[in-house]
Amino acid sequence: MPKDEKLKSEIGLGMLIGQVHRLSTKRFVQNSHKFGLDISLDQWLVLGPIWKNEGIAQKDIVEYCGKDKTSVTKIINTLEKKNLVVRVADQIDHRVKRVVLSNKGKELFLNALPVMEETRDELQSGISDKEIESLITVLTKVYRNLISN
Amino acid sequence: MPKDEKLKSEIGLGMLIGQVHRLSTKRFVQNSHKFGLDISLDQWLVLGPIWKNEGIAQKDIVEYCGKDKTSVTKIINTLEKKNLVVRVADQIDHRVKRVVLSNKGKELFLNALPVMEETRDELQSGISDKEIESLITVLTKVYRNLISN
DNA sequence: AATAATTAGTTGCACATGCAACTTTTAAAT
DNA sequence: ATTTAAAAGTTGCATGTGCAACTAATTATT
Repeated sequence: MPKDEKLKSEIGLGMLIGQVHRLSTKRFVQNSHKFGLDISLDQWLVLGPIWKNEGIAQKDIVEYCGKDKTSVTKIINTLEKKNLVVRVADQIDHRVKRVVLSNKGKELFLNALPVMEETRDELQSGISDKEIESLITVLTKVYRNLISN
Repeated sequence: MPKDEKLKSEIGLGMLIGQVHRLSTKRFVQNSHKFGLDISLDQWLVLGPIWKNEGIAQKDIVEYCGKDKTSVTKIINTLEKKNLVVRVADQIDHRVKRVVLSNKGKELFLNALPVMEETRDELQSGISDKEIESLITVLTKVYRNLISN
């Protein structure tokens, strides 16, 4: 009956990763509401590179956050609808669009930092730094297996 | 420039999990195509409990695979559209619907087993059993942090 | 027995993802 | 210089997810 027993017994790595992924994105949104904000984890992940690199091209956002370019297009659409960012056409290369944070976007990004921290703390609660480090190490190996076609 | 450097340097656990999740579901579908099949990882995950427990109620599928009940409803819709399963109303409790595999569904499930194996092998390639075990151990701890509200 | 509370499942909405096909613009090939 | 190829983004379609609100059926209350 306890939910995690079944999982532990017969479930593979893939399913475990899926669970953790879904639950953590969900938790992030819930925490953002607790802070009076309304932002998804994926929106946050796209906002990050724009914060760090004002006027970054979309293709570089794709590089940084590892998402598909169509996903990035659509997330930026959402961010633009929320008036958090603006797309600016590059004056030299007319193919590229540069993305800039609005004041509202900057404000939201800063306000969301504690959301990120709290979510991370909740995920890692009761788990030693060493364990987290080993988790990241092995997960990175899995990641490498997946990107090398 | 190599895609995983940026990731490794500045990216948190949450993003890494997201990457691995997305890439592995993608890989599963690609592998299913290589075997001449057309099934997603999530469809597979819902098919599993139905295979193991013929006539399982949807609420029990929810228990087994850890997905939201609305997600399960919609995945079963897809499976039914593909003629892989059938919903049968319970004769005693008229609220519950029991799900049964069709012959086509059984066949697909069996044919998809090698897809699962190949995908798992690709994920774990070059990673020791001990590392995988520790990965699962720590990830399970994270999972527990997330389900205990 | 009649009302209230639960439970199983569905639906609509908003968001995220991947794929294929597409436009526009730039770079390469010959 | 003209054609070809490649790059940056977008769009449409199908799938998956979460939330809130909903229906229908069962169980608890009183």
